[in-house]
Amino acid sequence: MACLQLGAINQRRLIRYELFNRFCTYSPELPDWFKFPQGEQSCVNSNDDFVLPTKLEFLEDGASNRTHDCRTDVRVVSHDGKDVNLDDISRILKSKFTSPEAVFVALDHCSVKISEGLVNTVLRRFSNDWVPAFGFFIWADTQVGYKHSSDSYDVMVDILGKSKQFDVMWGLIDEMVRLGGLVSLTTMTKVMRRLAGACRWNEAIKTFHDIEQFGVKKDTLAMNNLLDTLCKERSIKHAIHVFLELRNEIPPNASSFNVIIHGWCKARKLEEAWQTMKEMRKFGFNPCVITYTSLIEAYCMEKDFRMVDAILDEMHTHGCPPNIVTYTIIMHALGKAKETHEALKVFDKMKKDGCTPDTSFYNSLIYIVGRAGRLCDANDIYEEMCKNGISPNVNTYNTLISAACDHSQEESALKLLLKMEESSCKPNIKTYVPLLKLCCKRKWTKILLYLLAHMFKKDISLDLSTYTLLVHGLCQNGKLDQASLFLEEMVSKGFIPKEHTYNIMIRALERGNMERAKAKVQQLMVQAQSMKQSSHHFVAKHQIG
DNA sequence: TGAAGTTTAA
Repeated sequence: MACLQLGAINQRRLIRYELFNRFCTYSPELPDWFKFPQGEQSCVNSNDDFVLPTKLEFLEDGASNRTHDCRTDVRVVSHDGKDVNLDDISRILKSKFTSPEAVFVALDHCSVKISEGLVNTVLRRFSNDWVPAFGFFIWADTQVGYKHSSDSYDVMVDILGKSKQFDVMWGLIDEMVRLGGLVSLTTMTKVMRRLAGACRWNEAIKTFHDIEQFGVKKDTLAMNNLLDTLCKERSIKHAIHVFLELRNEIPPNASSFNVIIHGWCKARKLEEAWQTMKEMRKFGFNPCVITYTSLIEAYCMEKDFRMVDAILDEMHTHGCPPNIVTYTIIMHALGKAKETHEALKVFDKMKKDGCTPDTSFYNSLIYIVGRAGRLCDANDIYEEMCKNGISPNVNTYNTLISAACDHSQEESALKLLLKMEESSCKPNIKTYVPLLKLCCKRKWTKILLYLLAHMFKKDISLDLSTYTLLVHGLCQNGKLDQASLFLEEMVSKGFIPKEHTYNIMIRALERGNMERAKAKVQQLMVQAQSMKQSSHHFVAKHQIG
């Protein structure tokens, strides 16, 4: 059976190889400032991650070592000094598995020294790909001398919840309870958040009511987590219901009220927000900066800046001065409302209050200025914050990159990615989104593929919206082969393409009279629907521990 | 990600 599997993998490998070659030959408009490696060798010796990957990097698809040649062997040595085992395992996990069980089988012959760091990195890399993640997770636990930490369990629970594999997730939780000492409030909060995120609000609430069964205290903190989840996942209604119901059983604190007020504000129900604030006082809690700031944010959304000023006055008279968060919100809202000048005046007002800017404030400032097309100013602000000892973070770079992309400064956008590496700032998925969009728009296939490989190296896993972006973008530019490849890949990871995505793909294929490809896509959609149901019985069969 | 703010749309 193992042989059969390998045969299939090699065949896929071949198909991929052909496609990749075709992509490479027709990407005409590659900008000449972008340095490409001259031969395959040039990417081997470099400490610079910023070279195009070899062809083989994209072909690495299977568990087989038989096709290894000297070039693949070089890849096993990682540039960033990470455990070599990590790359080996990743390569195996990248094959398309239909169940965690198959992953388990594929890993069976490996003998690798497992560590918590390795586990967590693999989970991060495959955090949007629950089948390999879970197969690996179970396999790792069976390795001699290794037991998962409670943190790793929590990460796994979160991955399953994110991919809506709730049956599997509950199976894992049961296992954690059985093993003892593994379930914490963090675990159960993740469960509640993921349930609420999938619009299963009642199940989230039920989880809270049953929380003591899992050995977690049913206290104010746990309640606040539930309330916050319900508000953030857009159901203030459920939050209020729970709040009123639980009030006598569990004493609320000031945070409970702030969570609810914030919920009302986000839902733009200002009357109710003020009402809750009154009740907060009745309960003996004074509104604080957070309370007022939530309200200010709501008025900013309404662009009611006079009301914003009124609240600011009220804050001062109540001896509760605004802080950097408050000012950031106001400045950002003014900037978004195209009142750039007013926005910049906030800076002065802030200084008068003795409030010093922090990273988020500068990020916001960069965003506003960048949006107005003042990229040089954006750069100056970046320099200024560095000089003032406020260190830029991922969001700073993401904002700068996004602004550069929006204004067709692709060279500086890619250079910023380099700068991030230099300052060892770890990119996240949002770093790449504007760059990927740009590549689609400009038909830069090589750079696109390069970026995707780069993302993988940085343990960033593609999510539904990124796949959607790629399919849309590539269809728009007639790169239908690649678009369908990504569609296939997303389905294989258990994502169900949106109807809109499907329509775009089909229409594009029809325009190109590509009947065969169209049939393939239609079949893929059927497969996507049926994948939803499968693979649910794994945990029951495979006991961990 | 999580008691408030910063990257997000034709």
